[in-house]
Amino acid sequence: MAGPIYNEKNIKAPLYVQVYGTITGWLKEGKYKPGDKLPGENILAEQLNVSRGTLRQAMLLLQEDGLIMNHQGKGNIVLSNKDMSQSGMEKICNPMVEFCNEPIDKVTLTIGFQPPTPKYQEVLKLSASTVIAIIDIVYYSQGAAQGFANVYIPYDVLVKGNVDFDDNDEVYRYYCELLETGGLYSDTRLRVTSARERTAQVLGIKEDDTLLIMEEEIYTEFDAPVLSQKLLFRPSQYEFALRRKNDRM
Amino acid sequence: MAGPIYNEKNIKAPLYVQVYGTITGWLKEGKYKPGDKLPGENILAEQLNVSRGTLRQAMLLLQEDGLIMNHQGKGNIVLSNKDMSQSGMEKICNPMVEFCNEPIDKVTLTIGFQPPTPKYQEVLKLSASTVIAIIDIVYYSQGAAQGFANVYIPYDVLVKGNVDFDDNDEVYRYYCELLETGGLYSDTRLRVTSARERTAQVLGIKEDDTLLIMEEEIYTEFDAPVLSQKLLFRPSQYEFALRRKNDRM
DNA sequence: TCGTATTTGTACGTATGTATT
DNA sequence: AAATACATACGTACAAATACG
Repeated sequence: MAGPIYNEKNIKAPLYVQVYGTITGWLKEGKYKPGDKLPGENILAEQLNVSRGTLRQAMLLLQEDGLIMNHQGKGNIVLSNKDMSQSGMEKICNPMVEFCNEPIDKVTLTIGFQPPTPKYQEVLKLSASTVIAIIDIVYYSQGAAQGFANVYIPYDVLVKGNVDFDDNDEVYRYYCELLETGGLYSDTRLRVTSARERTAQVLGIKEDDTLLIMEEEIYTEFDAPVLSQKLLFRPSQYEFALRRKNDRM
Repeated sequence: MAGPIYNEKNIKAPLYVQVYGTITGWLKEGKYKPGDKLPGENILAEQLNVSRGTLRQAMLLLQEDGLIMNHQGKGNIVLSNKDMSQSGMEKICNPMVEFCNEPIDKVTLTIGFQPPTPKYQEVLKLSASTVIAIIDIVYYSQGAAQGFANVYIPYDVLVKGNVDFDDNDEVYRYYCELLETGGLYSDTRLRVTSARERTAQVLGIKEDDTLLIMEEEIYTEFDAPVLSQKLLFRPSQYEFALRRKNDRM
């Protein structure tokens, strides 16, 4: 290998991650093309000066990325040299921005603080004495509102981010940062609904026009609630991509 | 451990899968409750008479299931004793059946064979000389049509299943079996559309009423196309659940 | 605050089993 | 039948993060 690879924090990454990086590099360069068989694990391990166990850890990562496929007795087959890190709905992202047919060029925020309603006491596991921030976000493209978000974040979470509540840009940045944090998972529901008065007004559509609504709660890996949100989409502007998967036999 | 665990094919499962089974058993019994710390890996490995490496392979499976959470220096913490194998949209399933608010109690099929249109030659990677089966499925609940599916399956795939094309029940069973096969993945799009004449008629709704449409192609892990389908849902009857996830830091 | 013990993470080596060619 | 290649399993050692006195 060329030398130790350092991650974004300038800390040396584990050896097997470095190996993973080397091999993904090969695939991107086209050293091995889709359908090709990689050299055997013993050979690869020797070439890269690592033990076979370490190499296999790297292979695991490649498999998770869908870049290679392996079968006992056959070998490790290259599936794709594309960058498979496409973001579909199965990953947490901001669907308002990610799946809009038109690029979102403006967002507006209004922030308020309230004690949680009983419903949010329940879903955010809070007591009535705490406070939650209610952030309304409108997403515009070329002057037209494309979607509307209703975000509920517990006060503690907002404090942890060290956010200046008066700076809307900063709050929005923190919200986006939250969605990109590693180790989160969500429970999400998606359905069709019709616009009520206020929403219709904000989005500039007729009352009772159909809308797509996504409701979700986002948690950390420790099951601690991070936020709860309702997203309303103008259906004509949105198409949701998704990769579904059946893993084990 | 109680003894070797055999899988559904009566073949002895690998040791680390057996260990995984033992520990999930403990969690279900409540031997360790959410928030508890599991004994250290060295201790567990000794108790279960396996090497620490093997135990760690089992721990990996537990982590993937979201049952435990581990942190260097802390230990392995139990997150949940629930059965986390809930099926959301992130897994391949039959959304028509899975996400309908009313139980589906009847399906009707019509099957036809055609050479593929240029579009399906492209997505199913077929030549014009082959044949695809076009299966239309209508899903009913209490006499009312709730959804409509348009499934395209290459002839070879259908032949591999050894299916009698004249037996609609058998074809439907094979279709469901396909969706449950391990190792598959899909590229799926979900959006809102409006009913055209024929669909409106089948579903008993007005023309131009809004519908949810899901279009997807399903592939094997080898990137071989298995089927392509369009699913049309009566939006009032459907709510889609989904678990989104951000894995690595 | 500091050092020490505990606990998981990484890495190596070796041996054997099992599926494919 | 033999060779090849991945899968499983064991053992050892040290590194790094955390917890605790």
